[in-house]
Amino acid sequence: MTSLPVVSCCPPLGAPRLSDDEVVELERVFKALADRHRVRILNRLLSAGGEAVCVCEFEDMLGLKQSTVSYHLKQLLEAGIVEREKRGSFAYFSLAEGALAYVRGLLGE
Amino acid sequence: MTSLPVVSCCPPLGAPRLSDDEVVELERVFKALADRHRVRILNRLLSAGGEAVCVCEFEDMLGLKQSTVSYHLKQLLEAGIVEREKRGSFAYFSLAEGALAYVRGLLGE
DNA sequence: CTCGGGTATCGAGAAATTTCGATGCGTTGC
DNA sequence: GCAACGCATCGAAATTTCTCGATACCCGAG
Repeated sequence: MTSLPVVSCCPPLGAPRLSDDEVVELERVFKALADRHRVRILNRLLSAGGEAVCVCEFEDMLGLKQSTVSYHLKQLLEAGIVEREKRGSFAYFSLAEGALAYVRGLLGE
Repeated sequence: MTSLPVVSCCPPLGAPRLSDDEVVELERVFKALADRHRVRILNRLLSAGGEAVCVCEFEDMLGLKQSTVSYHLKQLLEAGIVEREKRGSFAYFSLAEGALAYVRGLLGE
């Protein structure tokens, strides 16, 4: 899967008329947010204030199996909303710089 | 289906810790946006500058059957993003006041 | 190098979403 | 009244997403 230039600007929803590519890009980003477990993950990352959070913590928090947590993190990763960092054999995740601001930008103003 | 208090404030993604209800509400709103046809509908409504748009126009624009268009409009309606208005036997849709600002509010700041 | 723990990926089943045709409902016009 | 039109709703089929167990991968410890 292609990694997204998250902070690159902006096919905003309010543009005169969106191209097919822009529509698909918007769909992609919103799809990544459209799941309760992923919303919880983002909430956790936001309240971490930019600190990276270990995968094992999400596993406890969500009550899902490890492979399922990995699946959700991949969704967020491929949407460019989240970044992965390895520390030893552990994986830590954090919000991508400006990712949420980017999404806000998509929604107009 | 319950109609949503769209403009009522705000279980923001960045809140210390979201309740179950807040998580589900966020999921609901993002799910409503997470489809290319619905993105196009919103784009059309936004470029209409607050004017209501007839259902028949979406039918042409999306290249979908009438019942499918109706389905997508219902998704947006139930998420509180869009409003319906009858004019004779026609149905017109427009953006709900402040709906997109509300979604932006969910995303932090 | 080998072992063990933490993650990622794969394949398959379960669940949710999307699509359409058929049908029903309400309004317009005859 | 009746016929035609626009839209909503109702199944049912097709597609997509989510979930899990099994397995592969990678890294640090010994």
